[in-house]
This record gives sequence, C-alpha cells and structure tokens, in this order.
Amino acid sequence: MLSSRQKLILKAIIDEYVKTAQPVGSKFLTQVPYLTFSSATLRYDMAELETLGYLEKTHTSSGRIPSELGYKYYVDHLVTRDSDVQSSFPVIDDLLKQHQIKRDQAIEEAVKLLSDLTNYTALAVGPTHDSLTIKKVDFIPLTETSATLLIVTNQGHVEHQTISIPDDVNITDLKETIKTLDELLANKELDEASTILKESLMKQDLKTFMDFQSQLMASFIEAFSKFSEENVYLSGMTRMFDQPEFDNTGYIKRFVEMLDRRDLVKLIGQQDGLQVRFGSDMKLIPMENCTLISIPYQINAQEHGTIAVIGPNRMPYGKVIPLLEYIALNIGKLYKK
Amino acid sequence: MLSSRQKLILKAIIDEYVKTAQPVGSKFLTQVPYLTFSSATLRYDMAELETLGYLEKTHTSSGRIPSELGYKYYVDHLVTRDSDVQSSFPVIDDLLKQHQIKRDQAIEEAVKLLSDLTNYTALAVGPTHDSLTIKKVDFIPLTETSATLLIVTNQGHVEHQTISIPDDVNITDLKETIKTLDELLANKELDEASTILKESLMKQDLKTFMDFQSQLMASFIEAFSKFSEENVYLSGMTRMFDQPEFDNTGYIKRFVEMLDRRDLVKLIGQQDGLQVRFGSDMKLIPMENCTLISIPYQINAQEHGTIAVIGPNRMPYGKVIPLLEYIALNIGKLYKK
DNA sequence: ATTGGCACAAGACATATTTGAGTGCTAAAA
DNA sequence: TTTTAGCACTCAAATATGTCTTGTGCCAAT
Repeated sequence: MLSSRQKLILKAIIDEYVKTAQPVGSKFLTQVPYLTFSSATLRYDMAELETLGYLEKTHTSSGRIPSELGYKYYVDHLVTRDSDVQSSFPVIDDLLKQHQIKRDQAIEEAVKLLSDLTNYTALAVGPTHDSLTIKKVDFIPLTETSATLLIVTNQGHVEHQTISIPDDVNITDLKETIKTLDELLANKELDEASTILKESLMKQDLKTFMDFQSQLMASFIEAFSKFSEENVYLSGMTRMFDQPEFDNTGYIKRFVEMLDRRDLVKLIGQQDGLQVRFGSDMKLIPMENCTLISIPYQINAQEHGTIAVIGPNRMPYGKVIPLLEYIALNIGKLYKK
Repeated sequence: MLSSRQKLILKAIIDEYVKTAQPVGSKFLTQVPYLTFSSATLRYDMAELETLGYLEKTHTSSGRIPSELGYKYYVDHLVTRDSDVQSSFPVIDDLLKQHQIKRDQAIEEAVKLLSDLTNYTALAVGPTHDSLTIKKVDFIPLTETSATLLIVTNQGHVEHQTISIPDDVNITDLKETIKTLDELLANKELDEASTILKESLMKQDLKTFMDFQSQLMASFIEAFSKFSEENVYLSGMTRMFDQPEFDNTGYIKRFVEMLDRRDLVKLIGQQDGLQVRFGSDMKLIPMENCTLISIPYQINAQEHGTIAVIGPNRMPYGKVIPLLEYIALNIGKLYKK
C-alpha cells in the first residue's frame, strides 16, 4: 500500500513525464506546489516506489520514469479528468451533426475526429449485428452462362456473388430454385439460414443438378460469412511516428505491420465498458510502450462495436479517456434520428 | 555521348551500388572482370561521368553513387535482364492457378506475390470498365419507412443504398417508380443513365414527391460514382522500412502517408506499356530516392488496370522489370478460364 | 521522520587524434 | 595519344579525452 505522499509523488512524476518525455528527478519534484518536502525525502520515497515496481531508471543516476505498473496504478487511482476536454465537446457535436451522415461515414468521421483530437492512432470495429435476418434472395441473369446472386438483410446490407451457370442447368429451373430459397430463407437468422440451406440442398427438392448445387451452396456461405465480417476503421496510422520514444524505424515497422494485419481487432472485440491495456497486456501482440484504450459504442439495440485509441504509455489519460467516452456516446446519439 | 568504357563503368557502379548501398570507388572497379584498366584510368572516366551528371559523390573524397539521371540511363541502355528471374515464373503460375480465384482475389494475390518476390511495396489499381451498363434496378422494402435500393451492372457488380421513405410517399407508387426506372435504365451506360435519370425526374412523370426525388436522385448518383471508383490493392507497405537508405522515421512517415492517401493512384492511371518513374518524375508527390515501375494489365476486352512496384532507386531492375511484366501478363491469362 | 551535505555514477557534449578509403593531378611509360 | 604509377590531399568515421550536469544513495545531524 502506498502512503499518500508516495501517491502524490507518483502522480507528479507521471504528469510531468507525460508532458516532457524526460526522466523526472527529485529536484523538479521540490518545485511541485503540493510537494513541500526536501529533495532527500522525495528521493527516499522515489527509491521506495522503484522497489515496489512503479518507477524505473534509465541508468544508475538518472531521474525516474513510470513503469507499466506505475501507469496502471495511475489510471486506476490517480488520474484526474482534465476539465479542459469539455471545450472540444461542441466541436465533436458540430462535426458529427454537420452531415446527414450514413452510418459507415459516421463511424469513419468519429474515428478521424478521435485521432485528430488526441493526436494518436484511432480505430473502430463493427458495428456487428445481434440479430441479422435475411430479407431477400434474388438473382439477376447477366449473360447466358452467368448470373449475380443477391442477398439482402433486414439491415439493408447486400452481398452479391457472381455464379457461372453450367450448360446442363436450365435457367427457368434456376429461377425457380432461387425463388424457393427466397421463400425458405426469408426472415431467418444467418446461422438458421445456413442450416435450412444445407437441408434443402440435401433433400434434393430443388430442381438443380448436384455439382452445381455445391457451387451455389458455397456462394451462399461466402456471402453469409461476409455479412458477419467486421469492418475496421482506422485513422492517423502515422501519428505514432511523432512520438519521440518511437523515433526508431524497427519499432515503427512493427507498429505499422500490426495495424496493417488488423491484429488489434481480435483484442478489442467483445467487452464491457472502458478498458485500458498496456503493452504487455496485449497478449498476442506485445507492443512495448503502447497503451490501448477501448470502449464499446452502441448504434441501436442491435448494432454495436468498439472504438479505441492506441498511443504511447505516456499519454494524457485525463484528456484522452473523457474524449473517448464522449465520442463513443455520441456515435449512438447521432444515428438515432 | 558516352564512350563504351564509360558505359561499362556506369553499369558496374550501379550493379555494385544496388547490391551494397555503399559508394563505389575506383579500387573496386579494377576488380570487375570486364574493366581491365588501372584505377587511375577509371578515376578519369568517373570524373567525366560525374560532370555529365550520371554520378554523384557523397563528399569530396568518397566513392561515387549513381544520380537519378544515372539510373535513368541505366534502365534505358544498360540493364541486362536477369535470367534467374525465370526460375520464379513457375511459382507465379502455381500460386495463381491454385485457387479457383475470383477476380478481386486474383489481383490481390498477384500484388502480394509481386511484393513478396521483389521485397518492395506493390500496388494495383483497377480494374476499370470501359463500358459498364446497368442490368437491373430494384428495391427491397425493409421496414415501413426504409428500403434498400439495388443497382446491378452487366459485370455483376452491385451497389446498394438504403433510403428512408417519407410518410407521404406511397410504397406502391414507389414500387411503380422503381420499376419504371428499371425499364428506363436497363442496358444503358452509366453516364447515359445519369442523364436519363435527371430528365425523368424533371419531367415528373414518376409518381413520387418532389423532395423525396432529390434523395432518390442522390442515391443513384452516389451508387453510380461508386461503380466507377477504382479499387486499390496494396501489399508490403512496410517493405521500404528494410532499405538502409530509408532508415529514418521522418522519411518513412511521409512514405506511409503517401500510401495511405493513395496518392500514387492518380499517377499510375491511364498509361501505355511499362513506365519507370524516378523520385522527381512523380510530379505531385516527389519522393526522393524512390522509383515507381508500373505496367498495365488487361483482364478482358473491357477490364483493365495498372500494377506497380515502388522501391528505392537502388533496385535490381534486371529482376524487377521482367517479374512485373510476367505477373501483369498472367493476371489476364488467369482470368480467361 | 525529515533534512542537509557529500561522494559517486553516468549520460551529454565538445574537442582532439587517428585511421582508412578514395580522390585529383602529374610525370613517365606504352 | 592513351594509360598508368605515384603521391599529396580530403573527409568521414571511429576512438579517445576531458568537462559539465543531473541526479542518485547514504549518513549524520536535526
């Protein structure tokens, strides 16, 4: 357990380090208004905080920098919300209201805004749909030997697959088949639909030939899987380049590759509430000196996703967290109209 | 005009510099089999090549490195096609044949392959369609107040727009309207379709209300514009990070931002045959020390695009160019089946 | 429990010294 | 006339040296 003085010292060190990116020494701390102690006293507590694992030194006689554990303690117990943040709330409101936005655009704008306001990389996944049902299955002949298969969901999402029609398949029969399928699948949920589809094709009650059926089946399955694929929105990919502690091509390379591979998506999938994850917490993709802050957003009863910021550990949490919360909240509000 | 010995020297310097990324001196050149001259003679010609602008020095007493002009001369007159490249042709054939690939996947695979084989960033734009016509316009009611508008082209591409239906619009009328539009627009080319659409809505011969018409119109226009949007495929974004001359976060940042903004797309739009562009040739986006090699590919009579590699000037052109050509050629072949 | 004082550690910076690769020039050889 | 050997010179890079500054740890005094 930390003494209250130790807490103040930890807070002062992190606040300062976030600003300057330089190790903080006892001399600086003596100038902090709420630390009216001699440098020796402060040093004593700093040494203590170091043995507890909250602080680190870059070399034997340097000032202290926060460890990951230190940041963790800071966000859990010490961070004070920056009241200035509220001044950017109207900007957010304005920008999101400005367009009569489509949903995808709204999320894209929100992510861009988040990146612009924080100067860190921002991303969002989703929205995923809790109960997606099939509204319509249709097909449009294109040529003698090809047609486009259309599948529309109740949320108005459309997937299409171009299929080639073998000579031995009668186009009228095919039309019939699709019509039957449309009736069978209408208003069914996706996984339910998959089952029904398999059964129907098994039962051979559809007037199409066997090997063509597998192509058809595959097309449906692929379309279904595309519906449940998650969109990823990314903005400010290169923002991390500006952080002095990342001025290193090797590191930056790994960072860009991670973004490119969409690794983070798995990490910020389903979750409750705000989460702050530090480099080593990101199990699959350890990224030292990085913090990922994520929060779910809700668009309506069925559609929700996650929006996140990724930046250096050395982040002004007191600003970033309220911003993220406010934006997540307003993506939902915005789309209610 | 260069003497034949000067040509040999220029070639030797570039070949070596491409391998090592180090300035090449007269001492090294004496060891080149086809340069049986003393270092003094070679130095004399090197000085000459420098005044002509083909070589540069990094400082007064360093070896020489090729200038942009030097590279240009090299690719135009000196490069010898590397016969080893053919050994990777079967790999290309295999990988592209392996899947029963869809067109988009084929291009994506090709770009990835190009990047993997060259170790440079690769990209492709397109395919664009010469004569895209509308095959079908349809609409699917989702709820009382919303519907999805579907537009299908003769190439089997589909765009959809979700529209909200005002209370004062009768859904039967709307159905009627869409049906009329379908008949009007079927088999029309995109720009033709835009014109027809405007006229019809002007003439008010459609049974929908005025302010709703503008929404409808906008939806169509947006869908049309999406059809003609170009796809961009990108692979190996971080490959440039491995080049020693780009081990610099400032530069890398500009590079990634350029890729992110898709700046290159404008550059490699319509063109005939193979093009090699050096840093300063890329008018809008000067990227020093970068070379862009691009070549058109053809998928069928109507669909074509461009595929390209971007890497450092210091590139083994003798390998990269044949590879690019072979891949561009085979994207087309592959999709013929 | 807190503080002032002091020896010590280590990075940062500036300045010299050495080394080595490579050049340009010139006079002699081919 | 062309080519070559020889030599003085240049400059970057590596190495060494000394000084300065910041900050630590510890101890004795308060």
